[in-house]
Amino acid sequence: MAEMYIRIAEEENEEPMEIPSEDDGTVLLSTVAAQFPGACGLRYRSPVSQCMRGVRLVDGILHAPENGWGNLVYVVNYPKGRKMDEIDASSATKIKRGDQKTSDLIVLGLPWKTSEQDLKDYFSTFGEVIMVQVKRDVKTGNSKGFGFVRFTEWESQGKVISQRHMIDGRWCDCKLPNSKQGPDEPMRSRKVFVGRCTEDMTADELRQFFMQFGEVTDVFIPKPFRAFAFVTFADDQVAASLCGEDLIIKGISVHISNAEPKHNNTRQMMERAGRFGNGVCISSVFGKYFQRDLSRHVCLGVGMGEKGFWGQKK
DNA sequence: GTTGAGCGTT
Repeated sequence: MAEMYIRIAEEENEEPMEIPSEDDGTVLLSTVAAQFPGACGLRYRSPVSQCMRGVRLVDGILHAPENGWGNLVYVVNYPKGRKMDEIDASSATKIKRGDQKTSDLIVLGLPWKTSEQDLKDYFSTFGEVIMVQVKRDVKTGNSKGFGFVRFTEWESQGKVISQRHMIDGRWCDCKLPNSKQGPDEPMRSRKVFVGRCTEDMTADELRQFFMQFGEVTDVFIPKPFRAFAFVTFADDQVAASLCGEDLIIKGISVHISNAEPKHNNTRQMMERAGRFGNGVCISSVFGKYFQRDLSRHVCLGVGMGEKGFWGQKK
């Protein structure tokens, strides 16, 4: 499909603007947002049902309806809270969503040979699966014998948790992961921490993805790769609303939390105090993040880097 | 090239 233009307007009866599609017929949310800042999606009125329909949005890419974009006028969606100012309304939807929202489930006891496709095939018998992962040794690629799965339907999740599973000849258990227990403390920052990133996620892709929630002002990915990123929004309420969520980017479940985590970890507290378990002291004049980086360096130097996770060991 | 309770590279 060649590049074409689709018609987009702020409101249904307003003068539309023509926006270019990509070569494959999709439209980037960023292209829309370039003309309609803060846009998070598109909708249109179905000529058949006369109802408003949402345009499918996956990882920042808008996909044409079944019969193509056609000559319809698409209407811009903005993040909730921008139009709906009442706190009651937003907190009501939050509670409603939070109640039956599915979580990643940990799958324990997997056979070493079980692949992600195997997991998907097995769990699809319980309902639509939106994410599967087998945790592997980074170096060897061998399975660690556990993984994660997420369903779209709450009912599927309930059924799966309530029973044992025979997968490739072994009994496996599915549970809510420990990392999921206990709610995150509230936050007043415009910046969120995005954990469990993979190395192939680019800053551009993260921006594309997160702009569906609100205007993104910055994306920071530490180099070398550290499996996390920081995303800053224009609006701190958007950041706060995402805190504690597990979002799926390119099939991977990433975890959103406070950009500046609470001091509840002994290691972190000692680092902050400038003292290490092995007695090495450093000055506390460094900034928090730099200090954390420095601590990694020091730790590697005194023999705590045996696993070589950070690629320093030769 | 091994293994079998656990918890996802701040």
